[in-house]
Amino acid sequence: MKFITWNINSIRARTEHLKALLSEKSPDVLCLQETKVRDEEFPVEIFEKAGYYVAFSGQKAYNGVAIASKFPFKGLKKDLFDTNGQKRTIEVAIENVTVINAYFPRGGERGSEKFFYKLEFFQKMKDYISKNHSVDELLLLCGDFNVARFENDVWDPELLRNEPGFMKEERDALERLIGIGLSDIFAELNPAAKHPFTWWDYRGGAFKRNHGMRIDYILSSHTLSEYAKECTAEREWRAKEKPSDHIPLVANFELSMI
DNA sequence: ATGGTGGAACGTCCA
Repeated sequence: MKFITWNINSIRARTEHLKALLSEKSPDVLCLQETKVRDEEFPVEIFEKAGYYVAFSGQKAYNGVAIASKFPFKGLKKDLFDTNGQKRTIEVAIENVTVINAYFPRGGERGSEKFFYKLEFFQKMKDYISKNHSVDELLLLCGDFNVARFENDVWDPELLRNEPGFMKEERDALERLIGIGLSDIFAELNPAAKHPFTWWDYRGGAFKRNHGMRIDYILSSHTLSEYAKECTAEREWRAKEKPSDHIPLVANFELSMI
């Protein structure tokens, strides 16, 4: 099973990139974040033409998540827990695999309302999974977590120590979530990768300077991570014309769905 | 503390 997660930063602004990703990479499952489109305007036809089923939960201008799959969904849930009306979570079952796709809040400076909203979101996700699932199931939690895990996951740990995305409180929240029995597939399979970033700010020539962060993850339950063979961050997608500020993260599992 | 760029939607928020 080939699995991709990508913060597309507007599905309508990235239509051509999306089509190219589907045809070139041909993932079995694709999770998207920041689709930024209402459900009634979601471009279902792109997926149908490419041979995918698709489920989505969006809103006007901000947030929005979607999951596309070559296999039909056996279950579908939106808004897994209270997020003040923001469309940030969606879950499907594909055969015997549960896929949770989430767009975690970016947060804000320490002590701000957004900072606490972000920390609460991590706690709620952890509680939701503990209550509704088990890490003994085949479970994938993926998306844009807006937190870098290790020092090697940011371009300048000292400079960013008190910035959103690398504060101790945020990293602790991510670690607690992973600690329920999930495995950070990219880190597990690429222990020697130097600065394996998944996001670069549009501002200040950040990509050219390689001022990035690893904030997108594919987390799998221990039962599923046994099958993980390969995980790659597709950096060239940030160098394209009109790119998203995030790149696709690809994971291959030696597991056939049918 | 501010500014840098991009998307949505058309003034200003969000990232």
